[in-house]
Amino acid sequence: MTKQTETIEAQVKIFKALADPTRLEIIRYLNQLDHEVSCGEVDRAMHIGKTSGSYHFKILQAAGLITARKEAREKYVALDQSTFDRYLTHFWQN
Amino acid sequence: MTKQTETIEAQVKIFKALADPTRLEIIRYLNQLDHEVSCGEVDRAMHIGKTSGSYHFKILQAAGLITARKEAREKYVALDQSTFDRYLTHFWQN
DNA sequence: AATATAGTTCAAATATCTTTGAACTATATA
DNA sequence: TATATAGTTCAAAGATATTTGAACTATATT
Repeated sequence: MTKQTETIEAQVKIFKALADPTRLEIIRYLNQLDHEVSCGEVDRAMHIGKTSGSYHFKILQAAGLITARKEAREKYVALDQSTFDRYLTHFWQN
Repeated sequence: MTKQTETIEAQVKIFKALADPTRLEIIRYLNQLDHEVSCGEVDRAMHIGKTSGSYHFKILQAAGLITARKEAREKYVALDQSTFDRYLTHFWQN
């Protein structure tokens, strides 16, 4: 696979992950908090069920937009700013 | 509708428009040319049919990512850099 | 040990997106 | 005028994405 094709596939994954109102709201929420929070806390703040939350977190994580850390029962998520920088701020450099 | 909701809807539209490999390739193509071209020329360069091209141009235009100008039989498209600046480069300011 | 909590997985239902050919409008050319 | 070209619209088919409840795993608490 060529380098340009790899880049396009990665970009598509990022943009698909951002192309949903629930996920954009999660991202805004994580950004304004600026520290990691549990999935449950996000679910409650977004007024979504845990099943739906789990689905969205998986997509955000696969795109590299959030980091996740599991501690005992809970999973803590936070923004991965470097991905935003690379794919949004520096869009034309890819 | 609140301002934040408006912003999110606009962002969703932009990101959906970018969340497709054909449309990303169109955008790269328009960017490297850096001048307007006819839809037909883009269709041929992307190896897509005119029906499919028309569909993608409509989505890109509705998102504000391209400008379009009709001259006689032909429609000329070009990137609208200001939208990329506003929604990608300055993502966190929205 | 029994129960509660945090999160995941699965499958079914629904909604949304993309491709395609055929028919169409409008303009250009022989 | 007849024909060709550029692009749009429509509808049908197929592909993807999202929501939901039920069942599940793993950890915490009584």
